Amino acid sequence: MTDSAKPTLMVVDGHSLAYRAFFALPVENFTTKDNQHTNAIYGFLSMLVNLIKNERPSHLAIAFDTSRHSFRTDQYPEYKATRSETPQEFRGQIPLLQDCLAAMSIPVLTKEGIEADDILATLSARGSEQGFDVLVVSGDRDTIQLVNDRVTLLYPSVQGVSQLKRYDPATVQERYGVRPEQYPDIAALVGETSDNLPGVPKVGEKTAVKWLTQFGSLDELLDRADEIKGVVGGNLREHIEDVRRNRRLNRLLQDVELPVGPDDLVTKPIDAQAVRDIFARLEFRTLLPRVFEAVGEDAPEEEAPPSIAVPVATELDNAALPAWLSAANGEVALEVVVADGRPQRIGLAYGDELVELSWSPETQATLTDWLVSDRPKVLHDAKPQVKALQTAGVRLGGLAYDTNLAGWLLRPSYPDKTLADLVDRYLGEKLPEADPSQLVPETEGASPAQLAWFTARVTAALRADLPESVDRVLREIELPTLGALADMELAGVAVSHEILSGFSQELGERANVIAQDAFAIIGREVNLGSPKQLQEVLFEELELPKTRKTKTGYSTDAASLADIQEKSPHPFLELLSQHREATKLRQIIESLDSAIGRGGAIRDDHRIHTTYVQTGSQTGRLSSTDPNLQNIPVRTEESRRIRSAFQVGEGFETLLTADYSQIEMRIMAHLSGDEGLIEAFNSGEDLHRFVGARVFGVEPEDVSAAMRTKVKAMSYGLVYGLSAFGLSKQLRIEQSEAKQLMMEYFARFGAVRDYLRASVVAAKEVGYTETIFGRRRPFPDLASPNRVLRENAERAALNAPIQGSAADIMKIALFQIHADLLTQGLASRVLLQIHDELVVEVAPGEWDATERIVRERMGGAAALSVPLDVQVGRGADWNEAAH
DNA sequence: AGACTCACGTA
DNA sequence: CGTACGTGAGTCTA
Repeated sequence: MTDSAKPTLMVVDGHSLAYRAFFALPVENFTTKDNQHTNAIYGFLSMLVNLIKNERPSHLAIAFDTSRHSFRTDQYPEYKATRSETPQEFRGQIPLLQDCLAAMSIPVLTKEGIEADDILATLSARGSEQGFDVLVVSGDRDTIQLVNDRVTLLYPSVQGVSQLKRYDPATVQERYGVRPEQYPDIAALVGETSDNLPGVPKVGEKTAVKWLTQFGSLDELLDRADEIKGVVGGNLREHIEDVRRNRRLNRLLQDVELPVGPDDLVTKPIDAQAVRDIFARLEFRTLLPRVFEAVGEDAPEEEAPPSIAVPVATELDNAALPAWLSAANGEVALEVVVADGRPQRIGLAYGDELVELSWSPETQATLTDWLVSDRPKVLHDAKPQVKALQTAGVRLGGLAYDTNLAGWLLRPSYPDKTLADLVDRYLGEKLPEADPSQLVPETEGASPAQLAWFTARVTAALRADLPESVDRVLREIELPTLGALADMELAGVAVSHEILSGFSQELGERANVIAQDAFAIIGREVNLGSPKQLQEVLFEELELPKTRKTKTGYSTDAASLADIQEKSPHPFLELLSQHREATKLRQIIESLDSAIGRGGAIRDDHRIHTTYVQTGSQTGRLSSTDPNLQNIPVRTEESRRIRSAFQVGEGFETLLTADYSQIEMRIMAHLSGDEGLIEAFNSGEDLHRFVGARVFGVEPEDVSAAMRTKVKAMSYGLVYGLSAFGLSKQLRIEQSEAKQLMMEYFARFGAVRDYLRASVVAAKEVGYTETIFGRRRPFPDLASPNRVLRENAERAALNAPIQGSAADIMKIALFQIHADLLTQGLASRVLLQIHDELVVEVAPGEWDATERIVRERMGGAAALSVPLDVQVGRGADWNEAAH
């Protein structure tokens, strides 16, 4: 070595660190369009980049295991035998990771029959002989033995892969109480479960350290093992051969023959083009500039620099606004700053021209024509902005793109929803954000016009990525639906506080009485709402039969309680169930009551304004929050009292409910082309009666209630990927009977089974499912070797096109009804969507027109090979209207 | 205070 | 060992 500065050699165990990254990073954030998982690659490279940046090694190499097999397994076949198989999703990432490293000109070292740690040990020994400072980076504890004055270990902490803890001799001494070279002695005594190396029973770190200190060395300890008293002494003598074996196996080889020495590992310039190519393939955007920064090179010219200069917005004078708008001849990105449900400021971006203005009666007057026109506008998360404009009396027209919706359609499972997330993912840039932790933020957030500018650029990136069919779903289903949802949220639904609060009180009193009775039976007071306390009562004190296991003990859910009651009846169980029912209802009522009149710009309107989350599901359904109006109880007589509190509002005549009957089964009939099922729907006969007649070989009028229940459960179960086991559980029948039922069912409706099978096979091939209208949902787990994961994905993949197509159909009907009501000048309005049901508030004298629109649009939303049947009801409240 | 678990309401 | 959701209470953890 001739360099005057002391060279640093860094050697990394690629396998163990990538494996930790694999489990640390959620796979759904790291899956490419073609379903390649990249979480291990990303996590490893991210950590490596930080290491290079912080440690500035002059020499660097990454070692990998070649296979499970090594000289250690030759000596001791059980070595690491208890480790579960490394998942295919992980193994598949290793070659790609090695490609990345090759592009970065970082040597990758492997040797058949040798583990990565032995390569590390050899290089660190040679390196320190040759005068290097050595950094060993590994997630394997055995590498502690390599630490000395010249060798430092960087070991991942429990907090995460990015946090590496430094071990020098002093740190090791402090943490383990021994010198680094003695660590394998401790490990040999204690054993290593993850390597399947049992140690001496009852001996942990404490005892091992005590012995080693006392005897000076492991050899000495083993020679004089008979001096140790008590049970542990006996254990030691009994397991002395295990200890010797452990020590043999955990010694790392420092003399592996390698084609390279430390000197050959000098860091070289990276191959910029190759890095760019492979990162593009893996869809890494933010990593690229970090790599170049870490190695001290400039990012390649062709690639966008890490942060493009964001244009600065000019404050536009109201007088200058018309000229600017007419000059902006194309898509304009728009950001409406909303405060208290009303527009406050507007930011506009047309190319790199950014302007802003405050919302005022004057600017509104100038802007309105443009806003309502169909001049194309691009927004991120348009719904709240559309609502604010609507509240100000402006109905936004020309909504051409919503990056929130597009991002969701492209990857429905992607958890990130904000513009900042999309900017990061699709532009590889960082959206300027104010630091919320500071009262006076040092960093300024993006201005409204800058947000619009980023939205426009994300739009371009998403357009390039969105498949044609998905883009059509965006334009022809989601964007039109958005406008309808905005109006529904603004309208809200009238709910009677009087009915709710009276009912709540009644239920509260009832729950108290039940609780007292229940306490009398068990002789003490417990919290009936605490599963933990209930477990004590049921399974320990009352010694009732155990139920299915949960993470924390045994289940006390309703089905389990029913099971117990059947096997071993106890009066406490009945009371508990009743208590649950009463308190659950009460809780729902209370949360509804507290939501009355608080939503929207107009307070105290005695209405509940839910928020529909358009990106709230992976299948295409909506979700409803704050409060959720899509799970209002309906099944029991009593619970329907809640629905009677949802009433027609002032100035309106009645409520109309319209629901699709058996829409998912109809979609199944259409997709499968099953002639029997199609006939069932065309016959006009009750579906389950028809199916029951076929399955049980009787006349439709002879189908008993029990038969109908069975085929009904079977039919619905099909849509969810139900098994014979699940069916038997649900119907409380023998599994053999369930199996028989399924056989009979498929003997009559075989095309259904063929379709379901084929659709999963097809999804496996392409990696995603598709609805009738082209909405996609990726399923990377269909390729998983993990059975649980794979089978879960199979059921979800089986369900997704059916549930998703139903959602598409309902959305189409919804926005058409919404549009028809408006264009026909009707005051009636849609209030709620509950997946297959709509609730409409009908204005005086508009019943006939409204019913006609609803029936036509719902019935005609899709042309299937079976009719779409729509049931319409009318009433002053939701419960009454349901009949 | 925030995260997690359990339980349970809907389609 | 049946899909898709959201909410609230209890409990554990930082």
